[in-house]
Amino acid sequence: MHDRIDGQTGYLLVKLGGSAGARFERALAPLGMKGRHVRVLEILRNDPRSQSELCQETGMDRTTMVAVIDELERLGCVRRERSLTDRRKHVVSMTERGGTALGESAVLLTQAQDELLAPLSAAERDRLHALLIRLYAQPPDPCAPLPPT
Amino acid sequence: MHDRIDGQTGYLLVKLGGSAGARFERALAPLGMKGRHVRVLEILRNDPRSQSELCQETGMDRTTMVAVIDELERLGCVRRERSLTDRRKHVVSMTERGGTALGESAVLLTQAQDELLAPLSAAERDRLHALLIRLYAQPPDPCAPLPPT
DNA sequence: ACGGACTATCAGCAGTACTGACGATCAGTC
DNA sequence: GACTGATCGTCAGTACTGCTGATAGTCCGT
Repeated sequence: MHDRIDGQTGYLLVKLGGSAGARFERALAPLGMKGRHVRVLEILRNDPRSQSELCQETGMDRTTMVAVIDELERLGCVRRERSLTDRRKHVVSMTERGGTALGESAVLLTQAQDELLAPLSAAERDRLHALLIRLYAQPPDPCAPLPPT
Repeated sequence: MHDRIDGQTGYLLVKLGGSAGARFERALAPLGMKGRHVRVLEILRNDPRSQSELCQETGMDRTTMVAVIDELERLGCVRRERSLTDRRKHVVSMTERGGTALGESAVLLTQAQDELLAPLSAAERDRLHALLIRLYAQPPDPCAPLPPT
């Protein structure tokens, strides 16, 4: 009965993750951003960071990060300046415009999430959240080629 | 508190889906297959299909399907023959070797899934499964550019 | 002052999924 | 039977993605 991969928990996770991801990307489209941009902005919300720090915290590749910062800069959400203390580094800081964009993205994403979770009651959502947290906390196995961010 | 995207249910779903997908792909590597090959084999388990039927049922692109069938044929898991009733079609049918490969893949995938769900008790897994099913049953919104298979 | 390490950047590569075009075949119409 | 339009599988070329490797600039310890 349960030997078909289709319909198994793991498969459902993959499928739902994929469609959820697509949903979020679509939700952000009006801002001209993708998920990674938001994630970077979120990190920058409080303190500026160097690009390599951003890479570490997001798991993104350094070359990808260059492009993401480029785009955020072009949107006026972020400023890139040479560090005064270490002139190798670029200090990336969020602009005011970046802050409002981050706020807008939060609205859009929350809305998309609500659509996604629509079939569940509030209590069920909490239960789901708790279960996912448990899974997420699991130490990922060592040689895992993580999916691109 | 909950306004950070990080740690929200939707985000967790995306992240877990991604790492679960990677896990499954890795699990199938010893067979020289990816998830899509297994999915095709699974459909062929009972009855042969034409390639376009396989496309319909999997959502894969027709050109991608050509490659997948090519690879499955090269592995000896599948046979491609001109249909006698409609000579435009290729009837794709699973070989015996394909059957055993499908069995092996089921073992590997189940194992990977067990690792993935390790942090949860059996009861919790059932609850998670039930919740995911509810979400999965949700009619996907109309203009959804579904993620590649 | 010098060798080694780190930072950001760029060009080029590999993988993926798709678009468009094509030959072969079918079904329906005249 | 010939013609038209549609379908099936295939392939070449395109667009996009994320990464590898190389490079210039900069720092730090000796």
